[in-house]
Amino acid sequence: MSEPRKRIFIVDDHTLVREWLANLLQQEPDFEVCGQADSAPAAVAGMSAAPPSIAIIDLSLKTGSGLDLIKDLRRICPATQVIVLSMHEEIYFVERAFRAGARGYVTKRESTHRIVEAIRTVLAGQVYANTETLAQLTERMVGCAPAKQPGSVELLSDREMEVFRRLGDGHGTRKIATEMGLSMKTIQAYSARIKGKLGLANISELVREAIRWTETRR
Amino acid sequence: MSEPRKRIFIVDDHTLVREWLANLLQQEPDFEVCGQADSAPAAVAGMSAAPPSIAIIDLSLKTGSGLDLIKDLRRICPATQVIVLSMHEEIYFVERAFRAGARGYVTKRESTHRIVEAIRTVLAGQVYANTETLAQLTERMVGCAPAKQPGSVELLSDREMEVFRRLGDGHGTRKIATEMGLSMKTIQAYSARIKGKLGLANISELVREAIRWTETRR
DNA sequence: CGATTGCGTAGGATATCATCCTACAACTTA
DNA sequence: TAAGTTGTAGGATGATATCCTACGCAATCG
Repeated sequence: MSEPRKRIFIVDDHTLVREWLANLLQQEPDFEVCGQADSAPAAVAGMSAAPPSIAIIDLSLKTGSGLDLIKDLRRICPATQVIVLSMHEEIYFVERAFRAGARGYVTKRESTHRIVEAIRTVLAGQVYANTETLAQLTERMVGCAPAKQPGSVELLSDREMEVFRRLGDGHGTRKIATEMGLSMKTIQAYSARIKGKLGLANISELVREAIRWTETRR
Repeated sequence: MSEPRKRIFIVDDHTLVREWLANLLQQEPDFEVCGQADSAPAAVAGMSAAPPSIAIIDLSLKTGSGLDLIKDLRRICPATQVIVLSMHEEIYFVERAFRAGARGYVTKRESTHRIVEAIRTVLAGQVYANTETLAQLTERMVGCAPAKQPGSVELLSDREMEVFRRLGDGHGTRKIATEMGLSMKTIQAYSARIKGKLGLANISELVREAIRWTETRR
């Protein structure tokens, strides 16, 4: 009698990706696709009864957030290891995925055998991502030392938070400076510190993050 | 001697999708995948020598614009029929695709057999899209006074839309210019026009709107 | 059919910003 | 008490944003 097959669950809202993945993985003798879902709720429903070994999750779900799904899964079925399959290559997304608890990250631009590779690597207890990505990640960790809850909005001081909020309202540096009765330089200094704390590379990312944050609490 | 197989060319920057499609189509006895590309220039290069019967094109290419590619193809190989395979379900994109000269539109959310269906339909000389989409399209043609309200993304030209979308992905001016192979000045000019059409005061607001727009359709 | 308008593309000049450094006092915390 | 955090900001120097202008081409309007 052989080893039981490793059970894999697929979450992606592109039917074609699911179909192809399922097909591909089913061909591996030791893998078994035990379910699929196209939304976060459906994924939780499908996995909580019988947790799979691996969950392959797309970050950009139409219904619900892939990141939140990952966090939820860590609670619901801690034994399940998550591999992210995303269309985003920006380190920004990779970092968030890993922080949320993913163990692997593969891009849709990469060849499919990468997924199989990722699954085997993660099953073997290691994390997986392509070399450049790993290097980039390492670099940012080296860059900032603090190991508290890095990248969290909680780290921001009151003033920084204030600026962050206003950025999320779509205001520019000058406007914020005026509103708060401070020098632009001060706002810029805050922006720099916020970027540091949240691990963002430039203003574009800062603004995007601020807007997202603002949007999600409304 | 049997009929020659219908030659199909695939353009998508997600390797995963290309592999899947190629595999799927190759299994049809009368289809033959004659080439693939992950960017607009590569697609033109690959198709101009020996025009295929069908080109399957993703709208959101990283390098170059899918819409432009369709327009170019109409000139370069008029005999080739274009089917769009997009992740966008919004009618804006569908409409633009058909106007650019596409004959079919399939979403990545739809099941894979739809593509085969689309190819056969288009080869038979008809246009293809799912029923709801066709109905929506019809409706806007019928409601001939297309309530193009000021301040709506519908006002944006194809290029402007492209820039808007990329802004919503959090990309900056320089990056977008590079991706689209244009001068920064051009992107700035587009940004200015978009701001005008949408009634936005400055880049901060533009970016916020673009991100919101992007977020809400995911 | 000429005139006007929209679109894609981009250069120039200037005003504004973003970034990188540095600084410093008040306060917190190890 | 030395070291780190926070609030505040100046200087220098790239990088961007804004405002204008322009030009070919295609479509649409009289």
